[in-house]
Amino acid sequence: MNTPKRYLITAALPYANGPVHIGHLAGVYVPADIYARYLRLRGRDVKFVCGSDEHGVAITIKARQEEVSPKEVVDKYHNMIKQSFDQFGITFDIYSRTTSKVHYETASEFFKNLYDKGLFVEQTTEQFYDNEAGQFLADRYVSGTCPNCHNDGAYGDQCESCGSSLNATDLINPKSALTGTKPELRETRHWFMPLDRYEDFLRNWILEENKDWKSNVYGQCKSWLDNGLQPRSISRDLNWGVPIPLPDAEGKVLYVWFDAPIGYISATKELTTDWEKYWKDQETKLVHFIGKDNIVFHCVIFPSILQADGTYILPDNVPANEFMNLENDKISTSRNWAVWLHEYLDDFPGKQDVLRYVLTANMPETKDNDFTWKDFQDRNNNELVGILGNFVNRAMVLTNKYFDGKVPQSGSLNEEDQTVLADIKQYKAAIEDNLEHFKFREALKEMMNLARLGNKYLADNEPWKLIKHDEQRVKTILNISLQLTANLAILAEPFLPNTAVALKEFINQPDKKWEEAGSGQLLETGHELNKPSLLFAKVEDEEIQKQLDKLINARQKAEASDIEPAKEEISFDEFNKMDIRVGTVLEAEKVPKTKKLLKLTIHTGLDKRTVVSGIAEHYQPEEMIGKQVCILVNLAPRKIRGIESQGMILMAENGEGKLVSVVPDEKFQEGAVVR
RNA sequence: GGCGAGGUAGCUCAGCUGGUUAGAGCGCAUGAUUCAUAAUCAUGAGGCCGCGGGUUCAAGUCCCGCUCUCGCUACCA
Repeated sequence: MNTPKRYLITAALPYANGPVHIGHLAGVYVPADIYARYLRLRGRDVKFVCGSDEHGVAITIKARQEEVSPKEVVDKYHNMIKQSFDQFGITFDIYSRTTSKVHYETASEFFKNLYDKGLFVEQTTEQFYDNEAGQFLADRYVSGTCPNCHNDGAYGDQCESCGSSLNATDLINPKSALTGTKPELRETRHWFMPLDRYEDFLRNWILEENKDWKSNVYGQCKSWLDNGLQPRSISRDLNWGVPIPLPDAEGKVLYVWFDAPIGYISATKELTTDWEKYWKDQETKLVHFIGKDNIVFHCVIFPSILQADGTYILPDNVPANEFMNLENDKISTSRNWAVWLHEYLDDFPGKQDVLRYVLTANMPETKDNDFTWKDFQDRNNNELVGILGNFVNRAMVLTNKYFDGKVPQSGSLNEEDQTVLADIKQYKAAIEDNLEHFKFREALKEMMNLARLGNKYLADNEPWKLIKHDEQRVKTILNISLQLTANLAILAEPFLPNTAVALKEFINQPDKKWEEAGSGQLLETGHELNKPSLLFAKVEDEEIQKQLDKLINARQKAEASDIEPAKEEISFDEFNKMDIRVGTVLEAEKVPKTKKLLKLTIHTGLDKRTVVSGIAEHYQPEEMIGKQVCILVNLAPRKIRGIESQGMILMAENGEGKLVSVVPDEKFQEGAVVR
């Protein structure tokens, strides 16, 4: 493979509705930063761009909840994220945002350009518009009378009474679910990206030309392509986002997935007037670092957009990672099960490298991985302190003790000395090879092997014994140990940048290039070293316990506040409309070809009837048989998977979506009324 | 259910186009050692390579079926 002339590295834009956590770091930002630092050290031309993704419905909802403007929401998180990345040492050349002026211009131009070339499919439909709320209504937000069965409570997408699927415009007496007012019909236009037209191109480009992509990425793409691509809408009726740059398109913005990836381009534009070299020259290598949830956008959709434009290059690789779990449980923002970067930085000041190390060593490169605080402690104490910190300290302390902190002169080299020096070269080559292929875990391991080698070398040669009768030999041993340390100062930098700075300070040698590593002559004889301090401190049990307690507390708090808000008050009459009875399950079986559905036959006291219920993930069919339940018997029947469901079983649901049946306290007569 | 990715030592993972006694780090056991933050070094124990078939002189590695985990997707009055 030829060395590319220049690199453009992108890291997924964090969504500005919350702070960044270790899952984001392990999946995207740490590997991207290691890669970027490594390439810079090698003197390559690199631009590393990122920024906040600040549009989309989720942000408008969050803003409404917190009773602030969307702009205030994104300002808050953008600044927070930017600052924590900065403190953590992620070396973006620019961290921009999709609300920047340049981005608005870039994204509009991009749209306009494709629009002018006639590459979008335009569709005008009539949709209901709520004047009071000032927005278009999705079908399910409209209710009215069903044109088929004249049931009053039909929704815009479906009538639950007769089961027929509807368009909102079919309803008689439509009402807005938001305000209860009568919506008016307005024409609305939307633009679609006809992805199906790019299938051949994508098939060839990914499946033929990029067989070397990671298997998880390649497989996902193949899956999408084999299932056939559909046109995707790139516009939305919303007032928060990049406006569609066309006349009569008020209230329409670019849909986030069109908007966000273009943010990479905008950020590059803001960074340099030379931006076109990085986006349009075939000799640039473009690499997207993302998490697995983003594969389709970066491998299928964005490349189609770039291809449609025709002047842009395509990504050379998309090394998506899987997910990081936390203490055997999925990281979850809503359940507050996460280690937040800004909190880590507060709790462990000066320990950026420790987190970088642990996240790299456990990076979810091939499958989901688990972060535990115990592992964090073990890796810090055993590997960073015990192996790396310890070796450096030994070499430095011995030199200070015997040779007054000056690099001693090496004598003739024996076989072992030569092997060690040759190994340094080999490890360097292995680190490079692994980094070039996005194998960060392995690369880190090779770097640590260098320190292991040093410890072994010292243990085998025992300079503290030799000093009594063979000073010349000790000089050689320590010279080599120090050369090894100097190599570590260079080779550790992509992974542990702060440690590398400290090491360079110890050996009093600030500026060495990556290419110089592998040499046994980095330090000249007589070169004066500085006094070392400890590179890493032990992490005590109490600190770990504190973090574990913090996690549990945070989750409990989140769960407590996660309780659904109270619904509107209703009258007794309204309540009384519901006919809930005690029933007994007679038969239960799984609905074939579904994951969640059970078909139940229930004795209600009034009759025996069939109910289809989405509980199969919580109850086995056999444990339902004979069980008593509460059943809403006067609910309009509805066909589910071809089976008519005549009622609904009452279930309690918690914040995690777990279901528990609501049953009478003791065995009770079927048909008994619940009220 | 469909599709994708995984299932290899107690834990986290390597094992490329099939080839001698299946590897690494951590953990564990034993020993050595004291320059070093009781750190380090050596040795060792520990694996029906998810299960069952098949192809082959030869399979963790290829093919078929099954099973479990994760993700996307459909179903969730």
